[in-house]
Amino acid sequence: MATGRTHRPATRSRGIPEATVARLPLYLRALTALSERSVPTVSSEELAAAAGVNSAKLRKDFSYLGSYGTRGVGYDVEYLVYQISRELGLTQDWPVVIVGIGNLGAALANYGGFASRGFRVAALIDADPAMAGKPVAGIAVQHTDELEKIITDNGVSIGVIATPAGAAQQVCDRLVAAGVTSILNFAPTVLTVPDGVDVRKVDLSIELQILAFHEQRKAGEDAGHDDEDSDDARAVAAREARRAVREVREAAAKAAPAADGSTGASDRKGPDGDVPAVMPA
Amino acid sequence: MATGRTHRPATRSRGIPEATVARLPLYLRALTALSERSVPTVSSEELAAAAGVNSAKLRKDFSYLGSYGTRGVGYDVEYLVYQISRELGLTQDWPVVIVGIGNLGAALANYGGFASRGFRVAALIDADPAMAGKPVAGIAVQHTDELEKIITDNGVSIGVIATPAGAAQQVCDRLVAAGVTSILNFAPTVLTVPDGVDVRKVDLSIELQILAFHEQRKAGEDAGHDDEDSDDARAVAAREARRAVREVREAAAKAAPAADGSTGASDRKGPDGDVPAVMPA
DNA sequence: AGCTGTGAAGCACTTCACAGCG
DNA sequence: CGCTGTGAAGTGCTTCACAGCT
Repeated sequence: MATGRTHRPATRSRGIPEATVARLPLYLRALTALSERSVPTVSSEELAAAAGVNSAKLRKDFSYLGSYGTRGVGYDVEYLVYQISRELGLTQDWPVVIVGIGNLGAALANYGGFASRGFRVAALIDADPAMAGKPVAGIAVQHTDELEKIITDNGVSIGVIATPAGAAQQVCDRLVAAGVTSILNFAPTVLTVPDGVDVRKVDLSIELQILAFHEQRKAGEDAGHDDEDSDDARAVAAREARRAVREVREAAAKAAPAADGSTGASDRKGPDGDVPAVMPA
Repeated sequence: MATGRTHRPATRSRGIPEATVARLPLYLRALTALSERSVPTVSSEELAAAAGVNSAKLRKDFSYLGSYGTRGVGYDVEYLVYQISRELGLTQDWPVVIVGIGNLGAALANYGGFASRGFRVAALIDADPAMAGKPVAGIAVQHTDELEKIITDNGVSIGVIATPAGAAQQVCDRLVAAGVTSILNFAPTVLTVPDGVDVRKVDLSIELQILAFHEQRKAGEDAGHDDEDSDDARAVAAREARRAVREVREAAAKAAPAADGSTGASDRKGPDGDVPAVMPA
């Protein structure tokens, strides 16, 4: 999930399961909230509820960090906050740069959650010369030319890419060449990085598409076919459809002479592609 | 992963593995790019490379949809685009509302990827009366009072929450009551929803924290201890540390009389909490 | 008596490797 | 002969259920 390609082949990275790491920030947030309300201890049950997971999972997760609870009582909130922060590496502060100060980049720069957990926005970088010097979230935007110098001078190892898709790989390459080893990518592209560099991707439209899938399925349940096992029904239907499908396809192949770019729509309207040409059912 | 709590207990939702569904949008994007370059067919190997996965996984994923390839040749790009779009429910268009038009909400409204794949921004909603009527991304912002009416009139079933954390649950409840059954949540809170409602969460600071964890680990590898199995070493260390840890903790418990809110920092600086109070090592 | 910590069982996804079709 | 489609093996995560502290 992390590295764009050739992700470390299960080498030395044992220790804490990736799935657990992904939940630690969740626990941390819940614990911080409890801490602010001066709650001294929590049971796995309570904390799990606050974090939106089940308690067995939470206890298992914590067991990878060590035995930080007290049997018969629960977990000391303050202490656990510290332990998780330390495990996540949030007791040091990480300078990050944000590249691409469009709508999204600005939103990120203004996002309180960054500053609040060991992250410090070291610089905002944009390719547009007109942006240079403008303050966003109280920080003056710098031009891309300065990228390498900024990385080096500030010892930045984490970069956030919020550029259009077309610029992302190039920015990524420059970040990596300058010494960045972790990248959070908001551009809708697959980034290729050398071994040892981590990439995490956040993709707004993908999340929506996944929701649409489930939404569609819900609608289908209420409407058409009644209660039969949609399990096998689905598989069978798919298999049965192959023949028919192949026929349709051949017909379509003859009818549609392979789209060329001449629809005149491939301008520059956004980071994403256009509406896919859809074939007739 | 989806529902905030009590996620459907493996009822009727068999058919396509969730992991596969999550990758379909990725394939779709890669295919769309190929389609725009008028590439007629791809092999699983090529497409997998473009999508950043391995080819066996891709073929397995496609096998859940049916047999849409041609042995010895590969997949017909246009045809596959259509099939995946259909499977994801993108051949119909989904009206969505975005609630909370701050920096992030505006960024989302302007995001090209929404409109480009079957999603249509039906309305932008904000609680600030001063925002009402202002155009963002060409759409006039409406006040929260109108929420229920907007949902109903437009037949909206997908909602995006980009409000501060404090308002999220309340907004969520109203959306659900009005008929929304899928929610994309950008606020850093765990949302509780009734059964049958899907929630997906995108959390910027969590992604960064996960990166920080790996980053820290990289640094640790180069520096301190040499090549020994950090696998067992870690477990042993953790276990050994328990005694010591417990002592420290008791000492700390006596020293620090449980934090109250009096650090004067819990103002209203962002949607997230503040820096967690950290105990001495 | 209560709640944590954890082996063991169960489940889901990934990867392998090859039969089978075009 | 090449590439898909897929059983079977492998891996990692989740859930169960209870032993063991406090």
